[in-house]
Amino acid sequence: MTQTLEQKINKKLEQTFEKLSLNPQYATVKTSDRPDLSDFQCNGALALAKSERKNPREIASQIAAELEQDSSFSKISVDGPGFINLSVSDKLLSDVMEDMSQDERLGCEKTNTPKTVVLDFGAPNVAKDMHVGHLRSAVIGESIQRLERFIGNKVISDTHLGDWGTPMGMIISEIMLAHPEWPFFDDDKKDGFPDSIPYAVEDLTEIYKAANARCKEDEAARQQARIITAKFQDGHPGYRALWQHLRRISVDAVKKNFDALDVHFDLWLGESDAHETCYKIMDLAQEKGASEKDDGAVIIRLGESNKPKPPVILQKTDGGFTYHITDIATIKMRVDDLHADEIIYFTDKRQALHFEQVFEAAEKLGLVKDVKLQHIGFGTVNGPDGKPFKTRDGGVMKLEALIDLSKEKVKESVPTAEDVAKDFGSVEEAQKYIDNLVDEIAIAAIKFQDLKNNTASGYIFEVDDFAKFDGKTGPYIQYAIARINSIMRKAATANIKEGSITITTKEERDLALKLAQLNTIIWRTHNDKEPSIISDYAYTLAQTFSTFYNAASIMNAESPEIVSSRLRLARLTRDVLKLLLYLLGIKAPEVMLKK
RNA sequence: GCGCUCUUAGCUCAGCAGGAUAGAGCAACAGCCUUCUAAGCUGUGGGUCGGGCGUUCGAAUCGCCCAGAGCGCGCCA
Repeated sequence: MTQTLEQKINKKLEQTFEKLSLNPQYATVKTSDRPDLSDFQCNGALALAKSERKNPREIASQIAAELEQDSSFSKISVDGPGFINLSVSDKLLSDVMEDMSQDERLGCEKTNTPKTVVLDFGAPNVAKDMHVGHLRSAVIGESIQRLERFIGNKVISDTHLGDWGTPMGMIISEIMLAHPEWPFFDDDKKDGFPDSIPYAVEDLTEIYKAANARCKEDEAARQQARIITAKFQDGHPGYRALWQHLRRISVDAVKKNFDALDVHFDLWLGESDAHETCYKIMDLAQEKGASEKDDGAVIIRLGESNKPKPPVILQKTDGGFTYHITDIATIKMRVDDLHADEIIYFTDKRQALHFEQVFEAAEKLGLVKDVKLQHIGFGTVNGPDGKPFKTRDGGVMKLEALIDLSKEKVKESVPTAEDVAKDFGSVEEAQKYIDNLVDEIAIAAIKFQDLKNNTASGYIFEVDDFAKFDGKTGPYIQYAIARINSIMRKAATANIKEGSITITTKEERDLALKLAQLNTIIWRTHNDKEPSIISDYAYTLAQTFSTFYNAASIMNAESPEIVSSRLRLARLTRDVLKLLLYLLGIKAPEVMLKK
């Protein structure tokens, strides 16, 4: 494994600190806040000054003097209260670039301690449309999935389908009202149920809405839904058979949505799959003396006695299981069957308390020894009023509608198949490429718009923003890649090869320094589970490249050596950008056709 | 009532394991296509970091108080 630039510098600093008998814990640099003064800065002297009871500038000067011996640094200075400013030599920088450009992982480290990580995201519900709110979970989860795999962890992703609670009973009940004659509702019938039902997913969402409205108004309907839910969960053959159809129809529709977003899961399990294990949890809780009966429900008390938390309700008064126990049972299954070392949930942060409760209960039941549980709560997608987004008519905007909207916008700036037919041999081929291109750009716009925001904070959903391609957007980065691809094709045609990197201009140097940050960025994203770190870096890297691209010609540089050097730098930039987009779950088109 | 989160440029957001001149994008304004894709580049203007107090050599960043906004709190998931 080759060392990254920052690691090399830190190593040198550590040695220097040790030589001066200073605590090497402070021997770290970061990218300089003052690029006009230096490439990197070390604030260690300031931190040390306190414990050593010395003047920070004195310590800094000592360190600086030691570092002067090293030809790797082109400039060393002590500034302000005791910052050590370091600039690296062009030689060191170009060496690091060479290493990166030759490494298939582009100089990124793999983990030394691979873990099995279960990711729980997406969480669509049976018979409910996917809306913009599902976007965040899916997009963030997919990004972390790709990142964790990239750094060498074993990842198992699971949608955790909402397919079990009272809503199921409500829908079954509603269908029964419409078609009481259907064999599913014959309590005595055990098998031989119809192979299909005449509903599409749109029908199911309508039925659910109707059921929801009915139960809201009518106590009798609510009661009926509860009874049916209980019978259904208890294994009523007809209800179960009908439910299987509902589930399948919904999953098919959901899969289409996720495929469109290039989001993929290893497992399509749901709340229903945890049902049997819930009984085990009930037994376990009793054995451990963790549960108790309260007002007819079975609960686990949480928190310190002086600072109690709301309890976890395992079983309701009517005997039904709650989503608390389903989640606890699911943890048990993930640990026992999947051997999870880590389970990470991506949901709306309004569920933060729920997960705190579930995690604490799992802990009490001894289910998670050496297992790390983490809830990544993200902010809601809000409308201009600051409240969770609704369309003008008060409904939620469907995910499909959003994607179509973005595609329509992309089409406006893409040429027609006829216009470019000659480049593709035929109109059909051209159309195929364009359709795919529109898709990739639209999805990039949507995903980047979401991923550029901090996970924890919500954001104001502006429909127009998802169809904008200027500035800090996904298409901007795709565009930078496409321009490099174009240069590569030209170079190949002219039979010009890339060659060793020499730094000759400020723009080359800035680009190289930016590229050198890759590994640090990847690991910070991993530690924080924060894809916006990658999206931000990808954007600034693309920006740095664009500046470089505009400042001097690559193909028409002063000498063949510089052409080769810049080609390599450009190719490396493209590879890094492609990797970054991949980690964000975004595709990079080879050519960006434009009107 | 208890608890959690947020408040930074006209708008949308970064920055927050304290550090040197608070950054982007959009919008506005002024430039740049006979030269590698202008979905681009260069430049200009724009901020008492919600308010106050404190800790510190140093606070947008840490602590306390206040104001405003959002969210969550035993049988919905």
